[in-house]
Amino acid sequence: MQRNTHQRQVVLSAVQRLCHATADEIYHHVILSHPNISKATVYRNLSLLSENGQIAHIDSTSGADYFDCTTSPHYHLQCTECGKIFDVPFLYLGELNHIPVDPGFTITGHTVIFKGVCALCNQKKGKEK
Amino acid sequence: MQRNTHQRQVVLSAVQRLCHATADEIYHHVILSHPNISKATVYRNLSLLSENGQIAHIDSTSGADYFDCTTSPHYHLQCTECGKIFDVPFLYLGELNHIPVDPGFTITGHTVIFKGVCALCNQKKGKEK
DNA sequence: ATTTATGCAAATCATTTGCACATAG
DNA sequence: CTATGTGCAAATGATTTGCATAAAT
Repeated sequence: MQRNTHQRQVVLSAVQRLCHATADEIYHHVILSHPNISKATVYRNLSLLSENGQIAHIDSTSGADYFDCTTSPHYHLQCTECGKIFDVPFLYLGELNHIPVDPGFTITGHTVIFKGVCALCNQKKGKEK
Repeated sequence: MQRNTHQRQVVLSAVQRLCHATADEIYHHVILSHPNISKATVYRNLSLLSENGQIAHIDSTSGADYFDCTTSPHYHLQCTECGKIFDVPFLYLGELNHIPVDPGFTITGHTVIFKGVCALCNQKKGKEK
């Protein structure tokens, strides 16, 4: 049976508070109120919570993975300058999982990540000139 | 000016021979004929060759990145059991780069990765029962 | 000759694991 | 009580980097 530890609750509420955050960002948020928590515990609880469906794991192709307070299916934009994640709430192409590939291959899901430059980083780049 | 070293040619032909391979797989293929090549050199040349457009870098969300002998835009299937990469040659959704997101955000590209189980791994799983 | 590239080992970064101790149920 | 979870430090795996030497132009 899974237990409801203090640490687990704290990690969950950090994810819910930060919305899109890396394990490291969550760790740094959590130690403000719980200075003795271990980073390994943060990682272990993020895994458990995402397996439970209480949070979602956001695949990343660059750097650290993110964790999402929203669990319904949606895609993300990631800024290539600062790494920050943004939601694309209105687009979900679930039908792509039924594209006709080699019949021996079973598609179980797909990942879509949009890359680009966020408003803040675009602004910063403008000033550099 | 970029030089045409022996090592660079050998890394390029390994990618072309293996079609979809990780840096490590390319390294192990290359040392068969060039036992003294360094893994750092393989990594450096893989970066250079993909920046030059001679090969393509395949983003991966799990484990090591792959390199592709095909440089035209297409998506991939990745087997979650063995990690192997397969092409989806007939589908490319370039128009997704123009979805209307926050006007401050500039989309520069997108990544699509299909996950599933390949024919060989499906077969192996069947036998386990 | 001079710049670019290489080989090696060490460094880095995200994440995972082993293990003795703590604690939720 | 006892199984599950925690903290710590060490291990892992992919990739990058510093630096002295080698090779391409």
